[in-house]
Amino acid sequence: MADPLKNVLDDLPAPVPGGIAARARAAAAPDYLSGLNKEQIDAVETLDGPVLVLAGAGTGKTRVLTTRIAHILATGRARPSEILSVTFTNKAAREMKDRVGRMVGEAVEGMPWLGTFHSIGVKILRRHAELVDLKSDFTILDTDDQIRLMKQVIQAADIDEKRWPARLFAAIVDNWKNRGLTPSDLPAGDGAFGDGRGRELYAAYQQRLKTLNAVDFGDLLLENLRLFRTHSDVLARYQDRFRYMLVDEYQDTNVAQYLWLRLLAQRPASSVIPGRSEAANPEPSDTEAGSGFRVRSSGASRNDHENLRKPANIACVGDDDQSIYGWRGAEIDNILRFEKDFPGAKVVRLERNYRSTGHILAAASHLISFNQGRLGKTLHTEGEPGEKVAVTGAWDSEEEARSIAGEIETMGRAGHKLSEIAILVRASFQMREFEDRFVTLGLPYRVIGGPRFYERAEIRDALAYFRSVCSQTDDLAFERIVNVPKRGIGDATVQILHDYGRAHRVSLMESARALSATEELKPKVRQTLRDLVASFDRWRTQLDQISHTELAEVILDESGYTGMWQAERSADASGRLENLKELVRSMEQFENMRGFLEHISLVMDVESGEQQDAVNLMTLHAAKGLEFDTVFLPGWEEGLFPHQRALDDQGRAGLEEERRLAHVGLTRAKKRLRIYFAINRRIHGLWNTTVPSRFLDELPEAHVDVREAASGFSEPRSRFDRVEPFSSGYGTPGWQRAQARKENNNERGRFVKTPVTIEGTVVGTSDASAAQFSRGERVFHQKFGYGLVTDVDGTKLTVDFDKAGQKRVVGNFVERV
DNA sequence: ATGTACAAGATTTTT
DNA sequence: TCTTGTACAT
Repeated sequence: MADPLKNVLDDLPAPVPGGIAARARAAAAPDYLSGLNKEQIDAVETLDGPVLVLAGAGTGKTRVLTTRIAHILATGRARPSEILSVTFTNKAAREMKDRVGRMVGEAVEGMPWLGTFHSIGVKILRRHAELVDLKSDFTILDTDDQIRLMKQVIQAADIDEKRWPARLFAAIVDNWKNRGLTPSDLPAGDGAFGDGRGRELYAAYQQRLKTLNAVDFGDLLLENLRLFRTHSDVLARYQDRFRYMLVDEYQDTNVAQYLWLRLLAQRPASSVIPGRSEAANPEPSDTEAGSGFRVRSSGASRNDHENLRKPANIACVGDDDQSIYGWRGAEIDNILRFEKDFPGAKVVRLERNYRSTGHILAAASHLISFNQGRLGKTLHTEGEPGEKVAVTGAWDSEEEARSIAGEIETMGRAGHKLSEIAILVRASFQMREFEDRFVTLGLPYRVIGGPRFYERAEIRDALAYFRSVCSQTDDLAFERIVNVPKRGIGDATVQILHDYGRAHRVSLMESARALSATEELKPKVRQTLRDLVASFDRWRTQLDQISHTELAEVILDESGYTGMWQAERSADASGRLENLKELVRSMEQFENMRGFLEHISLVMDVESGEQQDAVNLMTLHAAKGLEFDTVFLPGWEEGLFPHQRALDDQGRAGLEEERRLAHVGLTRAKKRLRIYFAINRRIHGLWNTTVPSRFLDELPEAHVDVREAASGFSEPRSRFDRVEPFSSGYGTPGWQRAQARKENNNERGRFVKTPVTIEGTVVGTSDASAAQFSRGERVFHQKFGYGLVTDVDGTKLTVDFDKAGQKRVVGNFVERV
């Protein structure tokens, strides 16, 4: 049997004359350690054995990690190809590569194992695909494909798709995979999904993937785990190869990633250093990880008598206070447990913050101290105290947006760079009001983390064409474009193709070819299919004849796809055509279409050209890892932040994650931090009175300035357009304060029964008779003022307001006058 | 096969 | 309120 590692080794760059170390040393800035503080140098220089770098926000985490790589190379401890360096996003990987490159020059080009968990997973899996029943040219399904495949499985299992939609099951399976669970790890018959058929469906889905020679994102790691567990020789080779392992954002690793790292961090017998008795063996006999899942130690465990293993040189960098991805499987326990997992691990804390001013840092530290499950760090700064954190209450979300946009406008006029200003929201629906406001004011802004280039429909369609050309067996791609543009091939025809394909065990493309030669289909459909298949055959032969960019244009043209968008007169059609051009342009840097497809199935973002000066608008999640001079944090209200759903579903753990999110938000600011909350917010179209977030009460009074929203200059919509000033201390818990305020207002007949959910209980006024109204009654609404009820529909009323005109409101929000 | 009418659901998101 | 997806008519 061929050596499975053979081709891996072939791909490695040839040894550099004069030695990598020498060259790296020469290329490295002689003072690459200068400018680092003592803690940072310590983290860089601890090269032997496991290290956990516990680094707070703004302490130079990434710098430490990259310098460490440079240091390893410069001291000649490992060749570039012997370093495994994992990050979570392609962006982070790219940045790391750039930074290392700057420090050690070209040597970084020889670092094939610097990348995301997924990109490295693919790389390994392709080499050994046949060992886990895959072909090395397996396709990687994205979420969309995954859901469509799941749909087929659910239909085949005859399960009510209404009760168990495919997208839900796809999400559940994804979650299982994040936790390293395979179908056989699940209890049979138990569990709610599909009336207790979760395991069966999961297995069927995996079976479909195998038939299609495809893997989903979760499989990239899961199949790696399987490979390593079942082929100890392969595992041993990689264990041996990776002399140094570095992991960024360790607090975000999920169970599968953790297990994968653990397997690699075990030392094979070959690396045993005789006589090193102090060496701790990081390999556990058996580790509990997540829901009853056990790591079976593979190959190496057979050498259990051999206790003298050199501990792995694994270095993880992370901040337990920045773990905000629990909801997608990140196990904060991984970082909390590090020292147990890797006995003898050295823990280095980076606590000097280089980013924020004193007040901001104090506010962030105080807030996060309310969390219980944390390793604890005390960040300090030697910089200026700066401005206090400003907390501002606005009457409603509109005023909040108006006020923030106004402040930004003023700052812009005062010469502040807009790109150094960011608005970080909890949920994306909050963005809309800001966008509206910016458009009105003509302030340039950019939304970060919107729908990504490769997720846009037109791009996915084009890619599906390319995929179908490159691989005749890519059924999901074929199905996507078989009727795009519309050719008169509907669901019914596709179903026939599917049936034929399943019966004869051929792909959809083959089914189409076969069926278009028979009498089975209507003449019209038959001809269409025949033409389509002929087109694909033609394009396929052109793969080797013309350049792939040229071919891409040919395909999009001849298929009628470009024509489809040209014919469409909608507003965004031209943008879509522009995107298609951009897609073709981005293909240039690849050698061929196959290489391009391989790349884009993993890399989901594309550089968005021009960097103009614009305000940044994004979610708190998207803001992680970024920093700005000025940060605005709107929407600090109970129910929105912390989000009600997080509290309901996760309880205290959910609250703590929300608090970490708040901490991430606060620590994005370098110089100015402004927090806002609105007293009234429209949720799902209805106005709700809200309560200031409990997180506001967790900010230290000494570092906070409470303000009133500058009311702005807009036309007053009602005489209640102004905020009640409230500057009473933050000593009383927020909800009590709000409650007191509400009651005060009630005395003056201005606020009405407003149920507000706090920690699961409904806090509202006790007047139970409030609900019933009838036509013709005069009512008062806190936002719209006085009006006349013109219609009653259950709890919803139609009211003709004196000033605001006709609105539909919920009865709870108006009061009889 | 495709257009329209209505109901449901509406954190966070990478690969 | 507004978007998205499905049921039904054309």
